Amino acid sequence: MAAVLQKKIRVILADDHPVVRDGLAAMVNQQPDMEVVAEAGDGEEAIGLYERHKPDVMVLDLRMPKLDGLAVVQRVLEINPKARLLIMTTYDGDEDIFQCLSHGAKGYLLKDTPRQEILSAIRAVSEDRPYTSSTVAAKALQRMAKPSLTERELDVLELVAQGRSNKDIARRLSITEGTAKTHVKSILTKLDAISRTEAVAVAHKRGLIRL
Amino acid sequence: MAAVLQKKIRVILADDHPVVRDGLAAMVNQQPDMEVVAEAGDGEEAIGLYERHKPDVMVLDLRMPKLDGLAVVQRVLEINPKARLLIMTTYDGDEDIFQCLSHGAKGYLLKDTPRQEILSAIRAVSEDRPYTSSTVAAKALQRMAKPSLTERELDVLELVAQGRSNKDIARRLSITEGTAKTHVKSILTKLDAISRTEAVAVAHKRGLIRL
DNA sequence: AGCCGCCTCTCCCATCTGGGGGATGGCGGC
DNA sequence: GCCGCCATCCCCCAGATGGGAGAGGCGGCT
Repeated sequence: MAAVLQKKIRVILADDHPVVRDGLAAMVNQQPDMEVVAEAGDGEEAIGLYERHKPDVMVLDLRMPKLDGLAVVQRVLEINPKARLLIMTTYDGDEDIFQCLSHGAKGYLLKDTPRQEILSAIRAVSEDRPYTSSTVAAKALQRMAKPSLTERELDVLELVAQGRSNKDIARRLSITEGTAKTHVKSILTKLDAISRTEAVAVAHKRGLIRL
Repeated sequence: MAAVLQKKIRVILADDHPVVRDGLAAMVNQQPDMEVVAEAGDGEEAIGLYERHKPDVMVLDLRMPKLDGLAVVQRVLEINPKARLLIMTTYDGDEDIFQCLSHGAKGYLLKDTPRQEILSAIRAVSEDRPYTSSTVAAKALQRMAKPSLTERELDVLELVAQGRSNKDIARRLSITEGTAKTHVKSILTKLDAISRTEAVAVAHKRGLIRL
């Protein structure tokens, strides 16, 4: 019990739900070895607070107003490549997980994770050790075996998901209907779907698109 | 400051995210006029705890394991038609809102609601006064103007959302492909969509289907 | 009993969609 | 430079989809 002299782990929380921030803050501040130094309600705020406080760990929600969690990961790591970022979200699509981890987030947690595990994750990340549950890690690995969509295909996919016809998609992207069809066909192949509606279902499950 | 003698508002929290429960519990227990008497992590537990504790207010998440929030609303109100239930969720589709309120929930909150408003809502509901933000109320009203889907149409819609073909849907529901098409057509009409994929997009936005 | 909504099935037909090819120019990496 | 990936465009064609209209049976509500 001697060394409370040790520096506490300084944590920033970024989540657009006040309730979640409160819950996390309460949990963290109850621990003798960590403390919350700031809270952000959106992505821009998170970046600003990161620069101001240079915390040991920042816990990030994926879906936030203004700038989403992935964008925050990218920006913060540009500023400080050693930043320790822990994603905490409800979304378990393999694309989200893969993107965050491959862009340098140190951990990825789901919001239904038990208290103790959340705290363990924060401690692990603060020591620069990656933290990922086996389920989440498995998804990231799954994702690696799957073909990626190109930028253009993602543009098309988004419109497909809105229920647009090929003709409509072509008009909006200023390309031929034939070209739109080509993109759609390649999306179907990559997502291993038979119809556009199935493609949307698959894409949604994987976290390729946000509705 | 005299009367702390007044009975506190007894609250049960039901949410499958430990973090959210913690956050709410912390908020509620800090108030002099309310206290958390139990917490549930899924729908079944929520019903059991309701019967055991008969709280003044139960705060319910919509999407929970085993039994979702709407089902809990229905069961609890069968047990005690005067139960005071407050929905607290991230889903703002008009169907969810409409269903919960029309089944007798006293309030509907979104998780990004500020602390103070959450507490006001709990107080309002505890006094049997309905609580609904104007945005949420507006959606419930919007929904009333829209045609409802029949049971069968919802069955079909779910399969459509999974990307099934008419033929496949027919097989799974043991009906003719023609009948499946008829249902799909009527879904398209009711949802004001041109294609099945658009229908899925609309249905998802409205909260008619869960992916 | 009579009416109405729902589920079921049927037929027709224009259009969209998806699968199979193939071809071009551009752009970046090796 | 050459290669590979990407975006763009093109062809053909079978099958799925969506729009329109009708009709019988069944259960609930009046």
